[in-house]
This record gives sequence, structure tokens and C-alpha cells, in this order.
Amino acid sequence: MGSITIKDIAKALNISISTVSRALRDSYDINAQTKQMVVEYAEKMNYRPNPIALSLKENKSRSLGVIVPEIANTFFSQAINGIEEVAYERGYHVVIFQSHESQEREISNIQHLFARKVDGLLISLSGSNKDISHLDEYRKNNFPIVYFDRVPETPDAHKVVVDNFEGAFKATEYLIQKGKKDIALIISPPTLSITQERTAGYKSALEKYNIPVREELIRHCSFQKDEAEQAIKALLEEQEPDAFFMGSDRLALNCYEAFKKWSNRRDIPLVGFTNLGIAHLLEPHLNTIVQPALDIGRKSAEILLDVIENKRRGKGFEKVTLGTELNFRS
Amino acid sequence: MGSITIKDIAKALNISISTVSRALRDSYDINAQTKQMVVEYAEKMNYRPNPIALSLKENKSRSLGVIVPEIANTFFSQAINGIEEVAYERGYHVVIFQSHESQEREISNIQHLFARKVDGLLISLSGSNKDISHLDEYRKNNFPIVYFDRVPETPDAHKVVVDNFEGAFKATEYLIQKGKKDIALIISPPTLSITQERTAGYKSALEKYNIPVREELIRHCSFQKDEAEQAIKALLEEQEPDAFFMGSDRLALNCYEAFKKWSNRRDIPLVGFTNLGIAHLLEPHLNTIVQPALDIGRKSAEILLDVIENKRRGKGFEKVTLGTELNFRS
DNA sequence: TTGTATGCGTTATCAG
DNA sequence: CTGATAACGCATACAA
Repeated sequence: MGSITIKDIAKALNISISTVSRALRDSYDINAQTKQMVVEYAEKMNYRPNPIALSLKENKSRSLGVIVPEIANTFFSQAINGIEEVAYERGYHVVIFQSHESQEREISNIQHLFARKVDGLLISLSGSNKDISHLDEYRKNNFPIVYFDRVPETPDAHKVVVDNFEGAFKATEYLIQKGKKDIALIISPPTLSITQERTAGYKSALEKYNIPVREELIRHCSFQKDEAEQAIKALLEEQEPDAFFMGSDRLALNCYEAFKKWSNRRDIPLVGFTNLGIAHLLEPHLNTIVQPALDIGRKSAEILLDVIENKRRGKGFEKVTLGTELNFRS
Repeated sequence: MGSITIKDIAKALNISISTVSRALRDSYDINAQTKQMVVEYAEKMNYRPNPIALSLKENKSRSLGVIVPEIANTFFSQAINGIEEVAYERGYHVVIFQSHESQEREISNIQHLFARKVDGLLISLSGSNKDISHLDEYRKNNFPIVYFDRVPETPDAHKVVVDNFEGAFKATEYLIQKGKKDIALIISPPTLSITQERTAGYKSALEKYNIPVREELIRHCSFQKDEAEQAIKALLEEQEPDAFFMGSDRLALNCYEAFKKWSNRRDIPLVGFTNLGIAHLLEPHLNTIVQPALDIGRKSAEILLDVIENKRRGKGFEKVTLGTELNFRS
């Protein structure tokens, strides 16, 4: 286990450290025999270059930082799966942090990550973010960052998102086509990009079918359970909605639970933006708009690594929009 | 962003690098004034020691490796939460890998982790493991390892588990007290520690109530969906069980789904060993035995860090057993 | 083609 | 009390 170094190899083979380094690096100017000897010996001794020494030398770590609000959330854990897949394939490893929806922790995570010299950052913004000024310093210095799912407004950023507008539009349209008119929307804090886009999709569908938008049917909730419950309860008591659209992943479950607690109406259809795998097992049924989390992760990592490795010189900022998958009961 | 180094400070203050280092380290023999000057300047310039340089010097990385079968699993993501909490508190960061239930990937992860010079390893073994011979090398060298949830048999290891026997016993007893006698058990591969303990708990409960164990009611399944489905279907058709005990986390959901598909009997109670947060929302109801995942993670990390930091000299190997929480509908 | 020297950021040892 | 120097593992410019 006592890891072997190029120094050990050099000593054993009676050659200089640099020769060993060159042989292993396949550098120019190296005698074929010497090279073979070194490579074979290294193989035999199971030599592995010390990544820490490399990092120190090259001032990079071959690691990517990932910040998500919460790991224990199907969408994010699936996205992380995609990120890891691509990262490991390309020789990077992944350091995961959770912001727990707190901007403060997000900032602290970012500092940690930079102290650790990650080569790039993948981030889905916390729900309590006012802005991304805490990233300004890095953005100005062209530090590689890719935002996914919850992205900032600025066009000067790489982003991977789903077509939130379309997903919300389709969901609302589905409910309208079921004859519903008073469709409640429970949605994430207005600061988030997803909130705005999904709300717009919802309103646009209503407009298409000439249904007036009732602002009192729209409620913003952060991700605490009781908030969702309050919203649902108030809506049920005050507005008598004939359908519910839960516009955000974790919110969807909290809302579903609250609905089940406060209403036994089975004629009120429920639609949620969620990657929860078990929605189809629920009674009453929860129709879902599912995000291609794995692909989001993959694509984000690909862009980030391309940026890091300078494989997209001059290409400018990219925004990738993926489609959503609709699971509606016919 | 261009991180400032101890060298920059020395130059700016016209003193030597070593003096700066000492001032910052609060080492012995240092003039109070000099120290103050350095500390203030470092503060002002937002100096952060380069962890990579430290790692190289000290030959450790202040990072912990974590290997779990799957992140996108409530139990494991909760456990990781606990691990991270303790790790960050004590100044370590966490590198997470997934074995995807493959021993091959587990081995590759371990190699990766060691190349990265993690200071210790937290691992929950993959379901396809034959043994832990791939860890022998590290175990022999006293490399700090803590196993959690899915642990090896050897007593020469730190382990954090739940009382699987008791949990399974209680679950079975609950079903017996509901008047059930032909209780089917669907359980993980026999190689896993959890499998053996839970099966023993199940059998012990039957014995206590003088119900003969019918081996044909016990089915082992790995974690693929169709396997669970086959098992449930076969049991329903061939054995007519009057209750189901699903003895493993991911299995539970697959089995539940299969049961719902192949049977509409609502008089057959279901109990599952699972941390799935939404069990109470399901119809038919899924009674659960919940593992204190967060605490398992916390405790594992604590032990590991104590081992790493030599805070438990001479204490020998520790096995911590935590209780399960029962969510049975009365 | 190979070896020597240097530096990445830090701490520790040894002189002064 | 402070400074110079070596060392951690590696890659590389320069010298031979």
C-alpha cells in the first residue's frame, strides 16, 4: 500500500527521476528500451502518480465541484449520477456539496470548493438566493461554471435547463382539457428561474383557452412542509380550485400530502413537476412532468469539461434546453 | 481570485516565509508584534492556506471517501447527509462514489479513492460482493475504514448497523399478531449481512409463536425490478401468502409495485424495511421499519475521524448497533 | 538520450 | 526571535 513514487522507480532502476517521468509521460526523446523498462517496472509495482503532487504542480485538481440544494432529492441525485458518469469517464472526480436551500451555506460551500482548487463548478442555485453576486468574482475571472436547473438570469453563463415553460404549459393544458378552469398553482419562490418560466407557461395556457388568470390561485412556497400545507389548506378553503398544479419538485410531494390530508375529493386532478419515481403508485393519482435529470447532469458536465479543457474556444456562452417527459393518465 | 500565498505575504511585509508560516501557525518563538502584523495582513488579503500543498506535505488530504451502492436511494442519501455534517464540522470533505451494486465498480472506486489519498473510507458493501478480499490490503495496513449498514462478517472491523434482527422480528411479530401465518419474506442476496440478520429475526418471531418456517415462502432477490416482480408473482400464485414482509430498502418498493400489479387483495398486509419517505401516502398502506440513516451516517463518520485522528488508541474495533423505528398502522 | 536543477505552497529543522 | 534550506511528488527547462 505504501504508494510507490517515481523516485523509488528511479532508484531501483538506477536512472534519474526525470527519465522515469519522461518514460511514463511518453515524452519526446526517450530510448525505447529505457521506456519499456520503466513502464514495465511501474506496471509491476502498481505505480500510480500522486494526484496531489500533480495538482500542486499544475495548479489544478482534476476535480469538479457540485453544489445542489439537497442530495436526498430524486432529481438532484439523478443529475449527480449523470455528472459523475461523464466526469469519471474523462478522468475527473466529483466533490458534492449541499446548500440546503440556504444562500449562506451556498457561499460557504463555494469558498470551500475554491480553497480545494476544483477546476470547475456545477451548481443549481439555492431557493433563498437573491442573486449570484457571490459568484461575481469567479465569473469575472472566467472560472468555469455551469448552472443547471436553477439558473441565474444573466446571459453571460453556461446553463442547462429543461423547457419549463413548455412543461408547465402542457400540464395546464391537460387540466384545461379535462374541463378544469380554476387551476391552482403552487410554485417555488419567485426568485428562481424555474418559478418564472413555469408560471409563464401556466398563464400562457390559460390565455390560450381564454380562461382569466386568477392571481389568488397562485401561491409561492419555499420548501418547508408546513408552508405547502398552509397554502393548500387556504386554497381549498378560500378559492375552491378544481385542479392543482404543483410546480416544483419537492413542493409537489408536500402539497400532495397536504391535499390528501385536507381534502377527500377525488375529482380534483393533481399534476406535479417532479421526478419522484413512485408517483404512479399514489392514490389519488399524481400526474407528473418529469425532468430528464440524468441527461441534464451529463450535458452540464460535458459543457463544463469542454470549457475547462478549452475545447470550445470562442464559442461563447451556451444555454441548452432539454424537453420534459409527461406522465399523464389518459 | 488569484489566491494569495504565504510567499506573497512575506514579500509584502519584508520578512521571511518561515516567519509568516510561524505567525500564522501560532508556532512557538514568535514576536507578538510580528505575529499581529502578519495575521492582520493575512486577514486583510483573505489568505487561505493551500490545502493541496498541505496534503502533499503531510501526505494526507483531509478528505473522506464514501462508497455506497446508489446515491438515489433515500437511505443512502440520508446517511451521506449525516456523514457530511460531521465531516465538515471537523474540517474534512467528502468524496462520494457509487458502486451500483457491482463488486467490480466497488473495486475500481476503491482504487480511485486511494489514488486520491483519502484519509479514510466509509463503505456500505455492494449487493454482489462475494467477500471483502479487495480490501484486505488496506485492512492489513490499518487503513481507517468504517463499514455501515452492509458490513462484512469479520469482527476485525469498525461497523455501524441497525438492529436488523430486532427490526425483522418486530415486523414479523406485528403480522403474526394480526393473525397472519403464511408470511412471505422477500429479501436481499444471501451474501449480505443484513440479509442473514433480518432472516434470522423473521424466523425467530415465527418460532416464538410456534409457526413453522416455510422455506418456500422466503425469496432472495437482487435489486432489479423484474426479479422482485417474478418473486411476488410466483409467491402469489404458488404459495398464497397472507402477508408480505419486504426485507430490504429498494426491494420494498419494487415488491410493493409488483404486489399492486398482481393482486388486489387489500386484506394482505405489507411491511417493508425502507426509508422511503412517502410510505404513509400509499394505498394499500405500506408499514415500514425505518433505519436512522442520518444517525448511522453521523456515527460512522465520528468513528472514522476518531480513528484517523488517533483519538481512540487501543480501543479496538467497535460495532455500533442502532435501533430501528417502526411505523406500523395500528 | 539522459541527468541536474527548479518550482508549485507549506512546514520543519537547523543555524544564526 | 528570525531566516535559510530541505522536503513532500512531480514535470520541465536547461545542461551535458
